Amino acid sequence: MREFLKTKGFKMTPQRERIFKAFFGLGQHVTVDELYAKVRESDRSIGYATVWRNLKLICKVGLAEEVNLGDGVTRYDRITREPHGHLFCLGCKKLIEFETTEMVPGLTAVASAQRFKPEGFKIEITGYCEKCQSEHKEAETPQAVRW
Amino acid sequence: MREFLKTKGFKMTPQRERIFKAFFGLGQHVTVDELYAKVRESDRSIGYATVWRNLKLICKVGLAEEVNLGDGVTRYDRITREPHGHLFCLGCKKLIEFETTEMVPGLTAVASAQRFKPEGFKIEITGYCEKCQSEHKEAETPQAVRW
DNA sequence: ACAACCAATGAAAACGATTTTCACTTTCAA
DNA sequence: TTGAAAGTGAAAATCGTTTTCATTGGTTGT
Ligand SMILES: [Mn+2]
Ligand SMILES: [Mn+2]
Ligand SMILES: [Zn+2]
Ligand SMILES: [Zn+2]
Repeated sequence: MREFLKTKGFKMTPQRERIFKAFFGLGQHVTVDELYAKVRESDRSIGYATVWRNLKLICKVGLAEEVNLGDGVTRYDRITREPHGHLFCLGCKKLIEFETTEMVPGLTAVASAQRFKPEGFKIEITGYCEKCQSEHKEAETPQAVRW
Repeated sequence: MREFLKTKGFKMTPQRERIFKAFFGLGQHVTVDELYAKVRESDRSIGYATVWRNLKLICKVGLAEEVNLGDGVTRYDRITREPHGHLFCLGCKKLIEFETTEMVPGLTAVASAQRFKPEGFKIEITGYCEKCQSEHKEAETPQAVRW
């Protein structure tokens, strides 16, 4: 880990080590607040900005990526061997992952058809998980209107 | 328009009419600031909050939806007859749309396999458009490392 | 071991888009 | 016409994110 960072041009510090370990110890889709809370369990002196900066660093060195679900909070997701999409529950905010390996070639084709150089693909399904469906009132499907 | 809103339980006002007209007059992917600026061209007295609230209303009645690309600004996109995805240029922030009709059945299947009730699908490709590719320095592809 | 350089840290402040508050006005159904 | 409810505008509040700045400490070369 120290070696890896060195090759990328970054230093190792005690705080950084704690933060990295805690990040990979937590599951997927970690928020700054969650990681900050976790790290503080073992070291009360680590600052929020340091956690934030190291989360950014983890992304910069290619070990994670930001996930934005539109709920105003950025999550940090470990990069997985296979690309995946997310089912995002609007009720409880739970995230379920699903494989998207077979969709990528199609998307790559779309991109190249536009001379677009893709850096990342995002496939998300928002809705309600099984648990939250009962509590969710059905909004009537609106028809497209024009005036 | 007035009738449509009435059936939804909302009132019509001069400001609302201007805002709705301006929204549908602008293209796709409108930001609050853009719409605010547009509306102010014809009426300097309309407030920012009113524009914002009406954009939310347009979504609530099912005529548009929020689009979050992770650049910190919410865009409002008219709902189209066919579902579509976005190519989002990280350089110039340009958005290119593409048809996703044929991907939806697959995603629906994924959702139902998880007993998940889908409300919306989001398919995005981030990267660099043709114009921005030259200016963009290539970041070396990082290999997944574990420690 | 020491020095020097510069990245990293922590607290606090700044930022900026979004959302709410509040006093006042307007719409619309009865 | 009139009252209740919804809508408006300015301003302030929110809140996650990002930056600033003084200080600490890791790394490298001597
Ligand atoms: Mn994930
Ligand atoms: Mn669109
Ligand atoms: Zn749920
Ligand atoms: Zn571009």
